[in-house]
Amino acid sequence: MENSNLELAAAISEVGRGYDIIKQLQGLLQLKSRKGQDAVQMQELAEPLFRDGLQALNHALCILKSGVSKVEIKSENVMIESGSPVHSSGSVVCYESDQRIENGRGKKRRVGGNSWITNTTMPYDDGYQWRKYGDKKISGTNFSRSYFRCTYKEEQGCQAKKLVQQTSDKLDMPFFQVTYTNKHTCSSQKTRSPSPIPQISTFGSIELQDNSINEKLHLQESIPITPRQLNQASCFGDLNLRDIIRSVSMNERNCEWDLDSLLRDLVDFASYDCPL
DNA sequence: AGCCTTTGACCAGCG
DNA sequence: TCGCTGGTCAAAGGC
Repeated sequence: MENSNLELAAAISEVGRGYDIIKQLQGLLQLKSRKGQDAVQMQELAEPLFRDGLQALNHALCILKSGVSKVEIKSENVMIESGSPVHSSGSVVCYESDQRIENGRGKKRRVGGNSWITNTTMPYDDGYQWRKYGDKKISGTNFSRSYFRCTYKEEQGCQAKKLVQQTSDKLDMPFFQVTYTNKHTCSSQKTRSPSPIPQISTFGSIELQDNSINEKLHLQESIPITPRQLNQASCFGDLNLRDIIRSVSMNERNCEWDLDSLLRDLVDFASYDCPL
């Protein structure tokens, strides 16, 4: 009972943080419309806010649906088992120690350190710089698995790793499972240069860039959908909060973003009674 | 020149 | 113990 109260307090705190960040974004966008800030400047300012806001809301969902107060589970030698997550927040699945992940042939994989999994329509920009160190065709699947480690592993000893596995090739919405292992201990967040060509780890910034880049990367415009639809989908593990922002930023780019309706939709999203 | 991805080889865990 | 598989290493080449 005491734990529930603590978890609720933690969730409220995270939602409050998300609210504050959205208000900052609102101010930023109003500034943009008044002063005509250019897209690159806008992107640089908005990206960290988007990221922090998503993180706060993801944490809150994780807490509310599971009772676990942190997305990251502290443990050594985490084992992950498909189908038995401790909980799911729609976009984030958290695992405790002694869990395993199973491949298509029944083999179980041990993952060292703190691990958590997100499902996404693209291996989005998480604000960190990654270096790809491997790529493996996984038996029983049609897709290869890509292995990334933090760019600052040598310099700063950061042990963070990321594993990207495409799980669906639906033309309108390819789907990826992203497994993170170990927390970042480096200070790499948002230190990349504002290159117009996104790297593999920077898909999340594509929305504000030109269409030709999207075409080169075979990325597709997401269909604008309401937060209610998104939350329903999120509850069934089909979409995540980042997709909301993606959808929102698409509309914003097309000059269709109405701040009042966005805030109304976010309130609607937050109050929707998830069937799970 | 430096950093990146690609890719084949190697190693360790698991059945 | 052995074979299969996933995870990592490191050389090579590209940008």
